[in-house]
Amino acid sequence: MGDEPTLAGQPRQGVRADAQRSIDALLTAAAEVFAEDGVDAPVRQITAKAGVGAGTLYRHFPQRSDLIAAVFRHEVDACAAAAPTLAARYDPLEALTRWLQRFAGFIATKRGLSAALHSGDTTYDSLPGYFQQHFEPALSALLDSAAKAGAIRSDADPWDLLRAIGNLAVPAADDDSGHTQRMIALLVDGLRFGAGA
Amino acid sequence: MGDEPTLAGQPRQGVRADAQRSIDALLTAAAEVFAEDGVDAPVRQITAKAGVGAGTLYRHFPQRSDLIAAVFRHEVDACAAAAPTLAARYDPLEALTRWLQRFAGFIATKRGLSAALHSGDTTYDSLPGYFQQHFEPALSALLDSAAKAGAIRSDADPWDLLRAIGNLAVPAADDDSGHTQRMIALLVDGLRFGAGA
DNA sequence: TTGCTATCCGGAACGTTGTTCCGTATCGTG
DNA sequence: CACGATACGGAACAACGTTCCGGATAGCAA
Repeated sequence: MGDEPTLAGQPRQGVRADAQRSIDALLTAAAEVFAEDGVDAPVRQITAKAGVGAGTLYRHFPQRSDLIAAVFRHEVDACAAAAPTLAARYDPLEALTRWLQRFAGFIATKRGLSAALHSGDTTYDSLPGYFQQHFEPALSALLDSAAKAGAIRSDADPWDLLRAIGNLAVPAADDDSGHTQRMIALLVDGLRFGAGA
Repeated sequence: MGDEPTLAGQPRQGVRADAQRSIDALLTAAAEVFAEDGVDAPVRQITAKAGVGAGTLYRHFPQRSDLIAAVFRHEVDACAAAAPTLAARYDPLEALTRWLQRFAGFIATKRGLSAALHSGDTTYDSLPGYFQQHFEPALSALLDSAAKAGAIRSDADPWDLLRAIGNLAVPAADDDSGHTQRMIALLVDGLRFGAGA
């Protein structure tokens, strides 16, 4: 209470340099730990990897859910930002494929988050909207480019694709071994199939 | 290890009377606590309500998941067994409606179980099969009776209905207040609508 | 009924977790 | 360079799941 919410990403005015270092280290470490052991991983594991004390974590993220939400937004930003970068470097179809794989990698690090989202914690309320708001335009642009280039059909719905891959990438047991990537390739092939029509 | 799995329900040969009492008390208490606070509720809360020590719980249910699975099977049995009872007491349509409400009540007590099922704990592996194996025939019989009586259409798929109600009854926030019941009534009305055809 | 033994019970004790607290170290500024 | 505000680290606390064991009890045999 009284503590203004700590925003992830770009440094804020008035934040001391060492504080910003701690925040960055925590976000990086938390992202790695969440990817490895899910969002229920012990806090001490995060603080150890970040090389900070427990007090430092709770100073910047008063509740555990604040850290999770911050990491989530951080990664959503990074993933969405990859879309224009890929579009500039590769041809439209290649950029689309690579970004979908990138997106699948993002989803794969979200073990346990689905449950957290339905836990009723109001800190998470804004996350689904944030998710759609950033990813749908990113994918939409990639799809448009590929369609304009004649590489894929033009009636693909971005949000449909995001949900489909979201469901593909998250559920499986630990023996994935390329399954998700193959399924994405198949989806893209499906998009290419209708290119002529 | 070496401890044979403790079966819920009917007493086994060779179990001492006091042990059976403890098992019953634990299953009853756990069912209430799970319904109230979800499957993640503290173990001490269960032992306290059962009037039993912690050691007693772990003697009969070596892992937490064993207790959850036992309660689950226990309640599946009870819910499935209600079908023929209702069928004998009420007319086919009334029996069907009442059982679906009963089933929704069962689902409503399963907060957190969905997440547990996807946790990879092998103790839970048999539960989905157990679920379908007991509920599908129970509902199927009720549907057939109602269809034969001309009260509802005859092409309803039991498993479809179970899944639909399963999804209806579980997700909402805490402000349900009869929503599930209204939706079930609506579903039954839908079944009645096609009765003539 | 009485006594014996395998079994079971209760709750204290252990290790791990999330979270709080505070003495100390550091940053930014005059 | 010195000072106040801020942030740091890790010890300390509470709550959790789980283990352990001395004492109690049920079931059986005589």
